[in-house]
Amino acid sequence: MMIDKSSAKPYYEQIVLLIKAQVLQGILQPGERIASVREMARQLLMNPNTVSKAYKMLEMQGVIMTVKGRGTYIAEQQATVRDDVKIAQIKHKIQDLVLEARYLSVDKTELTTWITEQYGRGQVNAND
Amino acid sequence: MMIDKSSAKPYYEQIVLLIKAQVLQGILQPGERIASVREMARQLLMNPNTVSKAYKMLEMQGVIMTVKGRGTYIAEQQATVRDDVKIAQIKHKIQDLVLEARYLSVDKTELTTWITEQYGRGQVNAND
DNA sequence: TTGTGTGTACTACGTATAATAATACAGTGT
DNA sequence: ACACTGTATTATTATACGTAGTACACACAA
Repeated sequence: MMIDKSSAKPYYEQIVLLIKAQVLQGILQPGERIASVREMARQLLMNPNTVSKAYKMLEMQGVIMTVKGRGTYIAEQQATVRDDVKIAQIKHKIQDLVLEARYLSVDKTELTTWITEQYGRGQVNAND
Repeated sequence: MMIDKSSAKPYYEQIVLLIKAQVLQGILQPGERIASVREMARQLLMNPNTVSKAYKMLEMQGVIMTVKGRGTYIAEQQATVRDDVKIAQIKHKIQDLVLEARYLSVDKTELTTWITEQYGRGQVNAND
């Protein structure tokens, strides 16, 4: 877990993405306990409120579960229902991404390769 | 030219992306004059300062050229030199994009299809 | 020359977001 | 009782965004 202080992304958002990535890669397993708000804040050298905000968002997204007085745990990952609104948002991001790529002389093949690399990371169904 | 007031993207950034997209699609040709700062502000119902900020960034990126007292024009589009820093930024955006896509059950094939659609827009070399 | 339009620069103001700081409260388990 | 947990609240600081108003130097046509 490392936070990029120079990133334009806010700290809490970086935490959200890190946790989600680790869940997707199987590094964090459902039922597993993660660091408490205060402990995580100590590790990342930041304010507990910021970590709390990240956990709050992760719980809203169903990635984690919080139990009062006990701690925070990775939730059972449910099959996501396709959300048309979010799909539209992704398509919009792709629009900006391709625009930027083309201005950098990155062709479709190269971009697709990088996409494939990212899909390679993380086991969809671990069987070992 | 339409600005999305409800978008999380700042106005000036939306203008930058719109102009760049239109240049890439050939809608705006090199040498062609675009609306002045004040005229564009009137059309988009926003402050001239915001448009000026967008034009400033577009000029830094070599997309447009400004001539004092005369106006603003589309620059000759130069063959971009590959910028390793910007390439790394794109790869990082892809990382976030794929993460989000996988949480929405969007598989690699579907994502690649959308990418291809975006590359389809805009003529690389118009020959008519 | 006068007038209009151009890019540019500057200050000021209001608003929203992000992050920190310091408390406080209720629940859990030893 | 004690220490830890998540959660909520208020306050403060810093930054970004957008608007508003003003000003200056340049280009060009009447």
